Amino acid sequence: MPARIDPERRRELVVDAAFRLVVAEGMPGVSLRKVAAEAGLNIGSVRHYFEGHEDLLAAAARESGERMGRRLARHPAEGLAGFSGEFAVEALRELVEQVLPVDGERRAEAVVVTELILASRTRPVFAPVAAQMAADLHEVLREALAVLGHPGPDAGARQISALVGGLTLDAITPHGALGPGQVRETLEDALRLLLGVPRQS
Amino acid sequence: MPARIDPERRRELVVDAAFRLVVAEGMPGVSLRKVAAEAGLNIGSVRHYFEGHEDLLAAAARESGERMGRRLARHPAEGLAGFSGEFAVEALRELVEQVLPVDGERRAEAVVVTELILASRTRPVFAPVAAQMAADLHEVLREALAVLGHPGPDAGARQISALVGGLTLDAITPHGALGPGQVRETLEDALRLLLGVPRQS
DNA sequence: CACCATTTATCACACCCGTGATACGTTAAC
DNA sequence: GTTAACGTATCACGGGTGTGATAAATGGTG
Repeated sequence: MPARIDPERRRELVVDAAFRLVVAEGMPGVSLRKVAAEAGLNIGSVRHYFEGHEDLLAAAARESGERMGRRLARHPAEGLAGFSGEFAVEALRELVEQVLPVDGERRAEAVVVTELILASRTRPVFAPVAAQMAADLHEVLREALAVLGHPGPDAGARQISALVGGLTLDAITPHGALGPGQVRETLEDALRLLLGVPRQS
Repeated sequence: MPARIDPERRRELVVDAAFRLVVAEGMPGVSLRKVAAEAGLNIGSVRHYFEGHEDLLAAAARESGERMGRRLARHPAEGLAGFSGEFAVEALRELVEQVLPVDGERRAEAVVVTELILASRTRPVFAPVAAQMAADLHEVLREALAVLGHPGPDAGARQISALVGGLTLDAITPHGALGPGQVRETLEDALRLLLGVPRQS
């Protein structure tokens, strides 16, 4: 059966299985045996591509961070140049929604990222990735606000970052009360306030 | 040795030990054996006061929710009546800071609450408490904004709720970049925007 | 075909977990 | 003093985990 498999593909397949487990059972649900079962592999195979448990988690964290980086890079801050008023709000909203759980795919990624961030509090493996993701988000937001001519883009970026974290936490949790619609709405309200663009009535 | 112990005191002692473990190792670190050791008791004693693992977690969650409720009840919304401008911002800030990790005690409680909320995504035991806490916070904020004459207190409360969640998540995590000072500052900025009170320069 | 490296598959070990059952000592009431 | 309830302390079981070591099977290469 060892049909000259591409090791990178295999690793991706395993990491994806780990993601599914995080979504389904949370970070503690990610065990080597469960990951192997979820990926349709034997535990021996998984351990052939990953040194051990810690290594797998580190790889998954790295992948998660890269996905978030890719999402953020998709809408570079320079693209916001020249926008103002209603258009600025809309453009900024689209940027921020890249990392909010407004659809299935983004929801799954948001779950993984949030579990990772909280776990980074007690598991050193996750700390670097968590810090990098926070820094990346802050930087993108800061640049975007600067391009839009916002005074104090640093403080503004901190506000939006906090809002993103809170909205995500509320949306992925079964408080239930916060669906994608209300997430969008709350985000838009905050951005309007921040950019000084009154709501269109 | 069974010197007629007050069962309630014992249960509190055990739950406190569970809290310390959540802070130190996260939710998965709360095992019966570790809790017993942390409380300075034998596992048999712990199991004498709690049906089992699930029961202990439920009790801890309940206690956590009640503590948050007490914190919120300490500054009732009616106390904000008549405030406006700078005073309104200050009063609202004090209220919200009750549930933010701005000192050691509140930080520990915030850690427990956040771990609980995220865990509620996959553990039904926590769901009711998590939902209740979110509802309580929203209600207090809504009333406060209503008393302060804010138009759309519901939407405003959602914004502050999200901000609280995000600030907490960032502050208890070793992103490090967000100390109590910046938490206060970011909160104040957001409240000023929300209440329409420009920053005193 | 034979050979070797890669891949897959198992086994065994030690550890931690929750839980049921049970024994032991202490305390209070009768 | 006797008795019953309470609190404490252990034992054993089954299950899950990470990990080390090792065997088996396969595919390409010489």
